[in-house]
Amino acid sequence: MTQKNKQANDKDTSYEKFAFSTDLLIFSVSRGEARTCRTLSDKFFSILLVRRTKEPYSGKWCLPGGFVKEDETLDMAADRVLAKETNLHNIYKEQLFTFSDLKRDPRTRVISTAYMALIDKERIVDELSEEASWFNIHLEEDKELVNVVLENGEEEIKFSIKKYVEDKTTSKYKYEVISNDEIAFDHPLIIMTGLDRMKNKVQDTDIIFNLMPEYFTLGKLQQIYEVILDKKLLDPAFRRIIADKVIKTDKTIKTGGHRPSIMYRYKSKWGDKDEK
Amino acid sequence: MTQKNKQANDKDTSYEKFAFSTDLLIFSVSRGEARTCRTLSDKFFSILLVRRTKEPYSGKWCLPGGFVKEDETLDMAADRVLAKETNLHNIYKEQLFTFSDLKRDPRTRVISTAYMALIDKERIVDELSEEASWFNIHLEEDKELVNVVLENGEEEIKFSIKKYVEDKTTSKYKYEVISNDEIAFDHPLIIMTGLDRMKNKVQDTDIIFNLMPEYFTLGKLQQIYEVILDKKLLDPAFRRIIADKVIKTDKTIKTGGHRPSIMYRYKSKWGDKDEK
DNA sequence: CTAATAGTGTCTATTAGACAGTATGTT
DNA sequence: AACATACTGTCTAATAGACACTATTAG
Repeated sequence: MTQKNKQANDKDTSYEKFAFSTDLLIFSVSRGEARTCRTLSDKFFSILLVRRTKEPYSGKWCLPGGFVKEDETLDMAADRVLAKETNLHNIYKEQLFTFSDLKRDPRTRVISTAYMALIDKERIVDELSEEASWFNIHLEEDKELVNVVLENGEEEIKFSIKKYVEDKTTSKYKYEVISNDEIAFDHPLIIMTGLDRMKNKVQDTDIIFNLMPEYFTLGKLQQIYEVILDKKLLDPAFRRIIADKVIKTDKTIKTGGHRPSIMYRYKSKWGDKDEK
Repeated sequence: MTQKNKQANDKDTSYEKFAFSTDLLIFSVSRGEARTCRTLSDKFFSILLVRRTKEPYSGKWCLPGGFVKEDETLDMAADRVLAKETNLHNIYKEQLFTFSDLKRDPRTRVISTAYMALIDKERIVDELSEEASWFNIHLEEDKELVNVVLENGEEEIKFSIKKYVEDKTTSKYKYEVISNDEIAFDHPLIIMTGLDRMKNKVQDTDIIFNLMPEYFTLGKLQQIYEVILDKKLLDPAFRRIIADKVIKTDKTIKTGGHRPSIMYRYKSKWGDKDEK
């Protein structure tokens, strides 16, 4: 047994080749309706999905993606897909995970590296392509089961996921699709992986500012923290924590029947102006 | 310009195929020499390297790895490589990053997903293969420059890396190889990526216990924290923090000219015994 | 006036850092 | 006794949570 393994792989220099793609989980924040003219509009955390027009999964929704080209790195491929969908460049993105299940694509074996990207939706000037749409995320956790509802005002997509701790030392979650009729491929897993990553990163990095415009109010910023973390924050604590991440400007904004709010800009600990 | 991108990729359903491999960054802890019979032995954080016997980079050191097979997921391939090198199974591992630079392998385009794995070296009963060796890691940071020395008692490998903040919101580091004569491929980048991940995870997960045997003393555990974080910790603070991650046993161990120490076991917050 | 959000002051509870001390073995 | 590590007590500083309060606008 101990010797078997050593021998078995001794001269494995031959290799197979694989189709290789990248899928993009593009996050943004959507404004819901204001309930009255005085109240703030609700905020939703949302992702961009595109409707497939070809087999397999024709008619279903999936994450934007594409095959990697021979002269492209993964980063380049991800940027290309991002630009194709949003016409934006210099977007924040990070590698999420590489998915390699044998049957994740019914056509042929495809390995895919997923990226997540964060944008301020308001920056998109061109219309989205006809097949693309922003879906607001609604999560409902019931012990191990996570029910996800994605909704874009017209259509509602649901899937549910079993979530359990895969490794006790790192509390890393593993996801298993329980039901899913509307999303193509293993993309529900990518969505869960990205949401999980976001929750973690929002708490211990400044990643959230990639969702914000240059000038924003602390109230708006707090709303977005709350919608991502899915819980209310206390004002004084929140302001203490972000105090040294923002710069007060002399702009103010009047947004209704209450005191106008001061606008701030992001200031990273690596320097004031972030010249992306 | 805005229209160009949309058109250019409209019917990209064709795809190229890529060679696909996995590389393993296997971490462990090595005992150095005790200075006197009374002192504790120094600990070193170390990685497993193998000497290449074939071109390219014949004679250089590299991370253990191999091409992914057609009927294997990445996880399976990583487990296979792990078993081949150590004859151990059920090892802690996690996906690190997928490297896709165009010229990272001089033979042909190879995309590689790196994993990091943590083991208690003492569990390895079989001899390592002749070409494999544990190298202790010594880091020396001078502003942006990181000088890395890997040493296995006989041989010393050096390389240096420029480390800079790639993204200001997340403080994610990007690495660039400045000098490297002894390590094959882009493996210095994988090593840096893994060290960075370890430093982060040691602080906010229990990942370190994957390096420990079942029974250990708090002094040993603290030494290992210190060697990974590369700084001294204060005893009372350390013990406060790990107090609820360990269970006291009735075993003690006498290790020299001082009070014997109590042995502990790991207890995860998900339950006492972790039946891997 | 009231409703609604903007923003602040302050008390308390918890946690982190520091230092000094005690305990108990070998040589 | 001297040394080396094991382990604890306690003071202080910093941080997080909670609540109550003031400020300023539109209607």
